[in-house]
Amino acid sequence: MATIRDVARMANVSISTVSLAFSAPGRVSAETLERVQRAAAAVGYAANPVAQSLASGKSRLIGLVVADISNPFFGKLLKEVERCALTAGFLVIISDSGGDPAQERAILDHLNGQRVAGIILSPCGNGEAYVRSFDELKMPLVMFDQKVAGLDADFVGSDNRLASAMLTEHLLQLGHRRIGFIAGTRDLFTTRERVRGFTDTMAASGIEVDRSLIADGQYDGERAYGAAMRLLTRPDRPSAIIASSNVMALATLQAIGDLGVPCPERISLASIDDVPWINVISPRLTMVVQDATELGRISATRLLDRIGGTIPPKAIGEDFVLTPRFILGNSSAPLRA
Amino acid sequence: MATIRDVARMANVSISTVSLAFSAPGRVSAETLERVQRAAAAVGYAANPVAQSLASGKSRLIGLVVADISNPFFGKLLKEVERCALTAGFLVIISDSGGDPAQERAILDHLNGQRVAGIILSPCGNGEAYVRSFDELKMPLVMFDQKVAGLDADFVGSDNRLASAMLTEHLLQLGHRRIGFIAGTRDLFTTRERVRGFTDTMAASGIEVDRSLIADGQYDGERAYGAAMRLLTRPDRPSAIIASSNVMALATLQAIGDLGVPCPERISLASIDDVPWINVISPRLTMVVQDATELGRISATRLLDRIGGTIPPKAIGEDFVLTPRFILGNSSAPLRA
DNA sequence: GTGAAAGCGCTAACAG
DNA sequence: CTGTTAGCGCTTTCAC
Repeated sequence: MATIRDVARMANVSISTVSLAFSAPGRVSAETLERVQRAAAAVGYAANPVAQSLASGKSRLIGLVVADISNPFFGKLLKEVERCALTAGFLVIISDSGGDPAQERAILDHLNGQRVAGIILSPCGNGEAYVRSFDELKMPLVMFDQKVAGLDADFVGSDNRLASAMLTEHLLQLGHRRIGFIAGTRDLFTTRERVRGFTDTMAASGIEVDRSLIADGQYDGERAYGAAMRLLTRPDRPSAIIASSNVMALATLQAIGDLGVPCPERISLASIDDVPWINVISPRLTMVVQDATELGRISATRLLDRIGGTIPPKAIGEDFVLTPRFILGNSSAPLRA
Repeated sequence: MATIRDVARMANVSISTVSLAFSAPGRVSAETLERVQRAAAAVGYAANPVAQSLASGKSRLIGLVVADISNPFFGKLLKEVERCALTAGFLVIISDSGGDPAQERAILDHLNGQRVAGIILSPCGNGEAYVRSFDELKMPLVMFDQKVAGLDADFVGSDNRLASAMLTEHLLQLGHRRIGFIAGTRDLFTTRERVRGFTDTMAASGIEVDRSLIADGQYDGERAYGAAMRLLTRPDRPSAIIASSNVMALATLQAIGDLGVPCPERISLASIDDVPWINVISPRLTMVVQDATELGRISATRLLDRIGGTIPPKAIGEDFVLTPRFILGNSSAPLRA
């Protein structure tokens, strides 16, 4: 592997000139630049990023930490982040925290050790100690999906409260009054917001929410299946259910199918977030979707701007909140007597 | 950030002793080891991987390159690879080649520059020049899914020919004779094998394959949709279709739905690979599935073994071929007159 | 068993 | 505009 020294020797300049020629072509005379480039090409020189990283304290690596890589929502986002990063000459280290703050911490430490230039994170923790643990991170941080109170960082996500509200409003207009809600992991930002959007909208319509109809699905397929089962087998079964994530919606749909409850005739279902194969799922889900690709694009460009210094490093974190889109399917129908 | 020097000073030893204490605890006296560890804890020392990497020429990073991260098949595999890697103290850099050899090359160069310890790759190229381009990679390489002729490296994948054969046999037994086949990207290993499994099985039953029934879906949803449409709207429409990937199967199912052809009554469909939530898709697909998690586990452990030296570095590449599993759904039914 | 010394390949003042 | 000089933090012989 050719080093900067080989190039310097070949071009009859010092190694610092070679370094400059690559990092700031403008600060080198045209002729020298030419010679250096020719020499570099001749010996097949490519800078060693590891050495650059050690000397400069910066790397061209960014970290992406999500709670579940195999969820297609994250998959789409990841793909876009990776695309943006690569375009800017960055590589992406991706990790799965499994929704466990301890695991997340371990990953963050690793990333920190690698001196990544920045991190995009879907945080899975909460509380004061959690927030404080971010103090030692010196690189730019962009949170997405989940927002952590008290943590000063950019946030990219969707209007979760609105998402729930749209679905609730839709079901109310269809005449439903007893609406079940399958909620995500307790204490998570998106969970709180989505539940809130639901209860607020109900309250605004003067309907008192039966708290026992808010079930705990923990953003997990199996849990959600159980929760849906319990909801569906109650004597006072709700006439409609809102599942507050794609995975939980599919689990609910499966429970509905397993019980043989006709949907939408006997039970209406509405979902937050979609899945790629929504078109071949029957009934077609009524849902509110986030644009995962766009979220990825915004997260990546924001982080890259922070890294590149386009944004003053100490600029306070900003929120980028996208409006989700309502899509009418045929899993929801007017309430029948 | 505490450095090795701080620890050395605090423990009253030289930095090389500190280095040794961590990399080869056995070569340091018990008492010294104790002191070093205590000092390290006191100053909060954590080795700088970048510096280690520069000095040793090795890193604790591995690369994973796939053709489409957002495909759930890769998602599951990725998740498992990441899990295995993290357990072994490695971080994984993941990239999406988009199935483009040029893009793949660029990524590989980047990875090479980062001195990753090893690479897991789903190769998307072919031919002599392609094979030669791997000569400059000095780190261990494990290929998965796609196999490249002439490239000496470990290979992890499924028996693709068998997968097709099982599906074909199944349809033949149901009485189907005119079977359409939606193939993947031309020249790819999996494509050739899957087509071959189909044609061989047909031939073995003495049925001549109508080559025009083998459509080109390029492992892509839109292409496959078009291909399926053409197949389905022919006057001499096949009575069954094998879609040779999950994405293409769903596209085909959608085409079937859009045309209103009753499945499985008028058209049988069988698929290679599954998708998550297959349970809520109707009709439930008859398919042959690969165990993506297991493929991930094997790929990761094999690579890690190569990196760790458990396997002689120059050991010739081995093949790890898993037998796929047949799952009967209700998208396939006996041929009707 | 432990330490001194020479790098790994590059960046970044600072002179000239 | 270009070269000199220090490192960045660690690994790795090679003596002692």
